[in-house]
Amino acid sequence: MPKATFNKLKPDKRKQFTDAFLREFALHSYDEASLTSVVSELGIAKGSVYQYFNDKLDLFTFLVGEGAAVKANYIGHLKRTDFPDFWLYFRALYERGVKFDLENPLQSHFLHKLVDNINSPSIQHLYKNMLDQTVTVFEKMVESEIAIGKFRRDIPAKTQGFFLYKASLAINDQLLALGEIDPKKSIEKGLPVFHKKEEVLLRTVDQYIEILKAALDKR
Amino acid sequence: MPKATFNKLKPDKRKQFTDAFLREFALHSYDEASLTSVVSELGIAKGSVYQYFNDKLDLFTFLVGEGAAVKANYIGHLKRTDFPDFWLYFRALYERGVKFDLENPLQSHFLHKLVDNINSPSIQHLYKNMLDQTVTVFEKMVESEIAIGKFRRDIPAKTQGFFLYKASLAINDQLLALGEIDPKKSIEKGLPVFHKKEEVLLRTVDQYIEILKAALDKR
DNA sequence: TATAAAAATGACCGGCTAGTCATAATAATT
DNA sequence: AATTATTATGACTAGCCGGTCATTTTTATA
Repeated sequence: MPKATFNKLKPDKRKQFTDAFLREFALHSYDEASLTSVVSELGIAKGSVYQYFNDKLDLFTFLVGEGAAVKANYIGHLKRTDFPDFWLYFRALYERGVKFDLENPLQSHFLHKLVDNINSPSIQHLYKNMLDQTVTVFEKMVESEIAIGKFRRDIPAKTQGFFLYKASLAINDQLLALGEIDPKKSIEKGLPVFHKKEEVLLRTVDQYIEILKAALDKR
Repeated sequence: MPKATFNKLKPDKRKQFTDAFLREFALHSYDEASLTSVVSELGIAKGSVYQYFNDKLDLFTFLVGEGAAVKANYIGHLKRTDFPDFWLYFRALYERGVKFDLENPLQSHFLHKLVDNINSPSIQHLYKNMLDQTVTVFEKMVESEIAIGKFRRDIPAKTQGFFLYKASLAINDQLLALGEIDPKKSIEKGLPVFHKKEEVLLRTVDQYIEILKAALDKR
């Protein structure tokens, strides 16, 4: 939790501060990110960071929470029951994700980089919690689909859920591996993750949906 | 490449040296791994490392090459054409992988940890090469299956290949997330990655094959 | 055994990090 | 205007790291 001092900052200074650290954590993993380099870049004293936050982890945790909250504003209102099948719901999540990415590029970059922190020892605990939560969400979604007879019953929900989770991560990884997106460059230029690649992303999502449909839908 | 001095070492000393570093790189990512801590653990001087190798990267690269070569001895002789379909071949790779794991636990742990080095900045180049090679292998396999009419034609080989690659990584990740395997503990105890979990692994592989069959096989 | 070649050593270097804290500058209150 | 509370500062600490190299120890040769 930020200290009171941080909340009393003038909004534009708070934003400058926040953005600089979002950028750093979007470019480097938690342990590789350097507070020292960010404060020098910002032109403020290092001590200031510790006027606002208890330590590096406190700052990082705050950014995660804020980023997740903002993204939730984009996708939180989507309800599975408003869609005829899971895959249209799944696609809608990506469509709203693109909007979030366009309007909050830095936070989007930051959140995408989060998955790279699996093995940053300093935040193992934090990360494991997030992972478990996410995996559980996917598992629950799969369970619902099985319950209403849409997904296959011969594979455990745990496996289908985890498979789905990994497949959704693979979409981004594929765009990265194929050179369609280049976060490092986008961050430098202040552009969204999927800048000018929104259609490529959604086409890839559609391909993955085609595969996943065949994989998980009840025959 | 190791220096001449390294090859002249007595076999048991060379093995002790190699094993200690395999262990370190199996527990930590490249940048987090500490030569200093390994040499103190080995009871040798830090300068010795630089009598054997040019630098940290040279040592790491050597271990990767050696590990890959040993594993190739286990799976290299398997030919797709010796199996009636891709999935039996796929399963055979895992069966031989288990044997490799049993007989070379440290190298197995080391190779499994490799994928965590995606973002270690010091070996970005090395890692990207390995990734590209691996992805290409999967893509080529998929192309062959498409050519003989076994895999679907409506999804690009690139996507199917990448999907397959990610799915195979997901198998290990799932066992990890579900707590079936615990590399950190296994390494401490000198046990293989899949110690007493060989059956769990192969059952998971079978589940994934069931899913992947439905996903990629031509209808 | 004396000499020469090879190998092992560890103190030391420069560079980096997160975090601290007495001091100074600024803002708010009286 | 004077006093008090708040905020900003940056030199400093302790702890890491990879890598170096003059020196010593060990091994091989003559």
